[in-house]
Amino acid sequence: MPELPEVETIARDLQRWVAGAVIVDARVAWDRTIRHPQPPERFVAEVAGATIRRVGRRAKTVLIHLEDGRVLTVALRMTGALIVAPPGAPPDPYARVVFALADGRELRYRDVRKFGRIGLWPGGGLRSVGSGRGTRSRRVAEGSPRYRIGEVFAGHGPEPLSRSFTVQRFAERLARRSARLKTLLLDQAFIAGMGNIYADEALWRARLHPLRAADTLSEEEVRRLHRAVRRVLREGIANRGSSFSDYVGADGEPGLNAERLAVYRRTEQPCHRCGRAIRRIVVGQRSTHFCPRCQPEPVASPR
DNA sequence: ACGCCTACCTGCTTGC
DNA sequence: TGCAAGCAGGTAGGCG
Repeated sequence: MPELPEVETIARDLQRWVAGAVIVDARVAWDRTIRHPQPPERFVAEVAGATIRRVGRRAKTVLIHLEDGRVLTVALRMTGALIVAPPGAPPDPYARVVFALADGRELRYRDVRKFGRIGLWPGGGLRSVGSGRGTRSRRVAEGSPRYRIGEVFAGHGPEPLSRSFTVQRFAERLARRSARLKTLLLDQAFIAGMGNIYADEALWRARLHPLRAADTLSEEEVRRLHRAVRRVLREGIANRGSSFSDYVGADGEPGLNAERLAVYRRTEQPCHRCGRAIRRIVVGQRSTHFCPRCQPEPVASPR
């Protein structure tokens, strides 16, 4: 899906354009998009009349905080997008959920592949990341009869752009794991928000092979990876995200970061650092791109 | 813990 | 041209 930079871009756009807006009605075109509450008619009844207070992000999920404390969560998965459409805009055949706003605009949840999910939660115990700084959600006891918002993110790893994500903390987490770096960077319980694009980019920047075992990194290598992760994510945000086919910001426009990528989807093209042809392998069923010269093969073969 | 598989969906690209 | 296979930014659940 949209990874951290794309979700952050959408969240910032929405904060500017729909904070303060009133949702007067909603229409659900694909029932399974609504995760909670089911059935979708109940979701529509509960969201109608709500005012949007603020829009933020946690991991790869957009958080739409409502005035009464409840939170709409939008997990975009592979092809989800949130787009603000002006009054009278032509209908979108891929809009799975449409929120009608009081001023005539629509907030549309578009999702070609239908993997994304929208939830509505009682709230409490979760602070979203806001504009890039950020804090982790705190774990909240499960309240009956419904889950509380904090539960949704209880299993997530640290936000890589937060203050609390220090080299020391990263080093400790890496040292405890023997998995391959590529797999770990994609593991949301290990670190939140990385996806296939930025994982490959960060490993290239850090000059680390995707198959390196996490617990074999030197201090210097951990430092490089820490910096690389933060840098590729920050650059992604600055360029409004990487677009290939489906991703767009809330303005409906693609991001500019795809042009800047060093390895992702650049198989057989020259490495920007050394000129060697970029290679593509499959790791954990995911396409993985790297430079065979800049990112040397691990000495001991991983299991 | 770790790696691998399948499932969820649709559309686009590639190869015969 | 037509058709089938392969590929895609993500994640959950199951198995060994």
